[in-house]
Amino acid sequence: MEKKKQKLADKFNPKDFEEKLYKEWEEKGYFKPSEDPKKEPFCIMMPPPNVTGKLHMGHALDGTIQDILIRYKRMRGYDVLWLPGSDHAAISTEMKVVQKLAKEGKTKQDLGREKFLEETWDWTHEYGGIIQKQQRKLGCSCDWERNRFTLDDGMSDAVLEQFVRLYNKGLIYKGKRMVNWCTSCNTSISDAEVEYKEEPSHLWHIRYKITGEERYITVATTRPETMLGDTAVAVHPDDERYKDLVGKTCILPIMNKEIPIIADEFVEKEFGTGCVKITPAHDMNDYQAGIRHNLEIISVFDDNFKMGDLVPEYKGMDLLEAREKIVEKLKEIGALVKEEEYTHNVAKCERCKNTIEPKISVQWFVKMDEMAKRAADAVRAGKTNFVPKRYEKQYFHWLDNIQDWCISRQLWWGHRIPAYYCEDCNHINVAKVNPGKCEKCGSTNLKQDEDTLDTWFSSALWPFSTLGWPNKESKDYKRYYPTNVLVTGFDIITFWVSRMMTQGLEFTDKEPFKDVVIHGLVRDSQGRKMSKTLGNGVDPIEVIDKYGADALRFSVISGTTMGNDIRYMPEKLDQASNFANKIWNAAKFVSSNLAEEDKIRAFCYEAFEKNKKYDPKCFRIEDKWILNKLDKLVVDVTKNIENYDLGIALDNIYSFIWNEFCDWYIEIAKSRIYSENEEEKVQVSDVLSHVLASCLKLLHPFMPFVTAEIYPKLCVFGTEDLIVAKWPDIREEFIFDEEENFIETLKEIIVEIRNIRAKMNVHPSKKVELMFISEKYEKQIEECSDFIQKLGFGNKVTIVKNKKELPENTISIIKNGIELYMPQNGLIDIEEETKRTEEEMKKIEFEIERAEKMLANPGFVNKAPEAKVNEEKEKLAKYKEMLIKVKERLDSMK
RNA sequence: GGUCGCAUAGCUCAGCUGGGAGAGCAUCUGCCUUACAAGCAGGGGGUCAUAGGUUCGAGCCCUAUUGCGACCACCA
Repeated sequence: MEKKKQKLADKFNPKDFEEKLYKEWEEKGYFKPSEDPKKEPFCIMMPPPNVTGKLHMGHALDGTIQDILIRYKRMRGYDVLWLPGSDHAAISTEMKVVQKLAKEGKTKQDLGREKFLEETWDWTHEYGGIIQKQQRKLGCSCDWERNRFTLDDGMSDAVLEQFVRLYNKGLIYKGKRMVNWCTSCNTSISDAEVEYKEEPSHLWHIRYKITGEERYITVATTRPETMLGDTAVAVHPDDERYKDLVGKTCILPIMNKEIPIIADEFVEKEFGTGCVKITPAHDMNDYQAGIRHNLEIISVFDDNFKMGDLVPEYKGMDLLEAREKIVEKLKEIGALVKEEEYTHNVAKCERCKNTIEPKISVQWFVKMDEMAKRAADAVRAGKTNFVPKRYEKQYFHWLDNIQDWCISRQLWWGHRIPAYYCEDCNHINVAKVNPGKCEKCGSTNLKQDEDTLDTWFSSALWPFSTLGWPNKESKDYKRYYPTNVLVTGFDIITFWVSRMMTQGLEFTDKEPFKDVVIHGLVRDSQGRKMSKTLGNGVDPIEVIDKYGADALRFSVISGTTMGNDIRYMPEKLDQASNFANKIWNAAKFVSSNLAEEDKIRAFCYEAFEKNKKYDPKCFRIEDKWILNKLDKLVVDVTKNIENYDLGIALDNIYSFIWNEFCDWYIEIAKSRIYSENEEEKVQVSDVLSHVLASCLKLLHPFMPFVTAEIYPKLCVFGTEDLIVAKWPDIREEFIFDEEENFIETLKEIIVEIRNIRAKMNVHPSKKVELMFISEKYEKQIEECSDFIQKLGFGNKVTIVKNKKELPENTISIIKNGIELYMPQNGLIDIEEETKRTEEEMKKIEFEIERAEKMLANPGFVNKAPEAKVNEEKEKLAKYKEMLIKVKERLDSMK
């Protein structure tokens, strides 16, 4: 009862309570799973952001969605675990540290591996963890005590286990391949890490002289600088133009070297001249053609992607410079036939945006075909579902066309590859720890592979390595794996979702999650992608500081659909804080008017449990109306959250609170609240607090702070904190009675009264008598007369038995079963009233016509569902009845 | 080149398995009515991109077209 004395602050200000509440929740241990065996577990793994990352709007959206699901499930009585963490982000972190060293005039080689790693750890300690503080501000209710880092001991152990097992199974191999090489990060990267960008360039046509003849063959290329490494010219085998040349040789200009002319299917006859120069060292297709035709592979560049020493003149030049010089030279010697404008796609590094070059090198690969098939099949079989479903296609497309995965990186920051080379017999020993001696020859002269593993190789294990895997007896692993939901953006389906699926199935034989919920991108208010270069990014923390976390959360959920991009609209923040303010004020009203004893009426709801109907002994008509509406709301919100239709769920709550509860019920309740009758006060304050408290429960997952701040001030059944309060009961069936229709009709009438008064500009202080005729609802009108009088600007509510008793010159409002008459005096004149009534009649006639037309259509009557037909019949009857009354009325006026 | 998405009020977007077009903002009118002017009450505003089709009935399903966007592929 002590809680009742707490009062809400006069003004709503999120700063007053957001931080305080978060601290309180954390201290009380609400973020930790209950581990209660009687409860069903529910688990989400938070996609780990980069350790040194900062919160952006995408994270805010991602975190909000997850927190909504988590808080909802917690209130529904699940044993929930939301496990947070961060990713070591090999390339980008290493890049940053290298840049920092560069400023000090040092390179990572200067430091050496060990020292460099120390530096990087320092860096992550210094800049890491910021994002987690920010996630707290957002209100994320994850279990920080289980926080994991992809490079921590447990996760490293899992990665080693993974590598060794895959290797022993023959699924990891080392091979010489052409890989994507980032010339700036100086490492290989996987196919998924390459992005293509259109860039304007030229298509140069260069002629090569046919050996021993005065003829030429002209090739088209975008990369003349690589011609020094050409080892053939290729044409399509069916190309009539060049058939006679196949098998001959031509002279490579500048190099003055004889190279063969070959025929290969991969050449497109229509493109360029139909002839391609083949440079196996610098192009994926050429490389494959080179292998097919057994061509020499000649690299034009040195290890640093400067020109090599094929032609001393160009040695050391970078690519673009060499390109210019070589084009000049070709012009000079008359080999350049044409230079045309051309835009083409250039491969860029997904991380650093610099140019990717194909490079032949020895790397580690994971054989993907079988694992990929299994992962795709799991989704095809519905074991894991994408929400929205259309994203499955992206997933399938990737997995069905998958290439082997290049997992080795020429970086230091990451999990070092557990392969130990025998210096004596060259045998590769793969083991979690250095075996000490070669398993083949026994030599102790072992050297570990210098490379590290792709970051995604470790994050692929995230759903289970975080729970203690490979120890399958780990308590968390046994209880929370497989997880329930994965929430992430569509941009990461190939990188991460597909890899978690493959690795999850491979190592645990289970799909790592049941549902994959995909959200879109948060764009700026003009619909552009938020980017650093544009400087149009919105800092969620600034938004939180200004509007509060609840408002931010509202703004990314309200009016959005899962999977679609979201435009950041500052107006929505205003809407959100207005909404929070509205609830705040409603709560202020309710809590300040609560009756002294609030528990006495609990039996009323208990009775409901038994009879599935609100007992008229406990509740009045309007109470039953709002309670039934609330029950309907609970069902809708629950269903929509379960379906991940969060935007709709939030909209349901918003409009109930604002348009039903505040606009109508509170106004209706006022006459009882202010009455002297203690019993009535108790009755109404009980319903007010019950409805509001239930709304707060429903809204809490979306706007946790303002709801939790208000909740304890309402003093409803029990005093538990809202974050762990029980979700409202979900009613299975609804029995609608006449009384709810009555309130709805009453609402229509009151709106009509306001409408008339607004049109005629009648001041609210002018009150008139409200005279009702209603056989159907006489009793109810009497019962509700207090609030009817108040909302209808009446000075008196009377029931009239017979029309003859009505005074002359009245205004009438005739709705479903209720007729209202008001003295016309001062409100409206006779002409206006006639016009209005005629309009009303037209509307009704239109409705009747419509219903009659439908019911006269045999197709509709025979084929439409019975309920639909009955609905129309009822409408028709209703309007016909209304028409009679309105007609009578009109006649009497003439 | 392939796949997918979007097109609904002035703006930003909802619209659940097909059954009388919605919200917020903006706009207009009137109100400081004892929870709330961050508010209350009322109003105006839409051939649901275009053209066909399926259906008793289409914003929703099918086909084609146009415009925008994304992803994948990479033909030098």
